[in-house]
Amino acid sequence: MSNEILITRWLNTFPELAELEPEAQGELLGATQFNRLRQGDIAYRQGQVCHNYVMCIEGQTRIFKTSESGREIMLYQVGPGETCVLTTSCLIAGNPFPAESTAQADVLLAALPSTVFHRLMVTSPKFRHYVLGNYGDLLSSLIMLVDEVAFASLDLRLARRLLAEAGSDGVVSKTHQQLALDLGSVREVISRYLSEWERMGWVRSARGSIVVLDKPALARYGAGEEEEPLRAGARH
Amino acid sequence: MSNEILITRWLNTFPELAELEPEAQGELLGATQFNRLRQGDIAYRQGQVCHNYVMCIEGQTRIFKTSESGREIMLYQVGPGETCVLTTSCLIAGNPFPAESTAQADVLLAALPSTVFHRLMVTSPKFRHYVLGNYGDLLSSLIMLVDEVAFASLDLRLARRLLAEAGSDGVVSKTHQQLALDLGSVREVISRYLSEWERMGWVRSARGSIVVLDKPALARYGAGEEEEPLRAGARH
DNA sequence: TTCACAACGTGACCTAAGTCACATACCGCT
DNA sequence: AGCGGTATGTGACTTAGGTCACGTTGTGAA
Repeated sequence: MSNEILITRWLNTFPELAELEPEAQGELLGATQFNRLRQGDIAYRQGQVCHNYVMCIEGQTRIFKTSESGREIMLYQVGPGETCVLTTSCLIAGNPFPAESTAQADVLLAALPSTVFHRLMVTSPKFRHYVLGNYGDLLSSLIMLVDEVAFASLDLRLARRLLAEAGSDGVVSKTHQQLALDLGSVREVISRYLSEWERMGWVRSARGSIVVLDKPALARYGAGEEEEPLRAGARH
Repeated sequence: MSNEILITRWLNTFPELAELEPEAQGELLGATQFNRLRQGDIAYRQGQVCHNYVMCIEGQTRIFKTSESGREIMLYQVGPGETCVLTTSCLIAGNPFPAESTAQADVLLAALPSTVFHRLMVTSPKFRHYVLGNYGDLLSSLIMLVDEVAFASLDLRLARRLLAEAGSDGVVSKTHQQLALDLGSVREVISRYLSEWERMGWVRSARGSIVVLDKPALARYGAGEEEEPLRAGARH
């Protein structure tokens, strides 16, 4: 793909960057490199040093932590028009990357080298404002995550996750195993809840994907245990 | 206390701010207000809007989330020489404060109004650098927290927390209830582990405080379950 | 001193969710 | 059609840790 087309797509995906001060914009355009990742590629390993400010134009990456026992928990995802904020934080503070990142689908990204990033942070108020704005959002979402993991039961979290991943057609293209890894749990437990909900008519699961049939019911359930599904050995 | 003395103490606690560009420093000094909180006072409520950049000169505040059932989990603490980074993030992004903050001890703080904060962020590279330097640490610590809550068992987390809170004399001035709230658990469970460890000679608990007697043992335990304590009904 | 109250100790019990060990079922190849 | 690999279904079991319901003890104010 020609460079002009890439630049156009990039700036369309990041309209804020098209609004920068002219000199800042020039510097940004001159220094940014485009890059591709294949599905499954590792974008960053735990402990790696970050050298670029990374903007995702297309595809999606998944940032997660792994436990010694091989379980994982997803911290957040980066989709088109989003930046990998954790990378930013590492750039600013000079820390190594404290998690791991992989491509969930083929990814097209724009990468701005560290030196230019730092110069723009100094010279361009708009660039700075954009970067810091993203930063706050990640903080909030991590705090929400802590809250969820500490206090919400797995079934509620699963219900919410299904709704978050479902397209307008209700399809969630993930295996039970992948959902388990996102939530920091194990496959069997996820399968249990899903088959329970399948019996209730809320979802239907196929091989490699789940279809959400009754979003409102699932949402009510995910919001606060309103309608008790009849468990295997439930009373009354 | 006279204003000069306050200013001196403040700048001693935040040496980086004493090194600002002269005009920036003047603006900072002119706009900063000092404030006190008593132990137990609420510094920020969930959802509140932040109007100040807050620097802690003395005392300590505790930032935490509360669940509907009244359990809590501590996100981080702010001590002398530290700033409340979450506040900063809210200032920059204009978000409401996504958690709650209380004073764990009487607090003396310096507060810089939002307008001046934003102006200094633009005009003073040194100030900006200082603010952003603090920024990265909070993200890393939140990610560590997610990791812990998702994967570490409560006994390990408690062991680590005791070591983190213990002074050089090994004293942790918290009640079982407070430790439970920090960790997102309940008092009975904390008491169980503590009395177990007291039987092992690792700690001694008094009313309102715990003394860590054997830091190395507790550290080994907290690091990874090396020496199994003999549980009530444990085999062999 | 006594009384209220906060902190702690403790046993009995319950439940979410992880572990183990399978049995299927489906999908793409040859 | 048959086969290996991946995805799913399911039961039996275990366990960390939360809940309940107490009893005990220290402590500071009246």
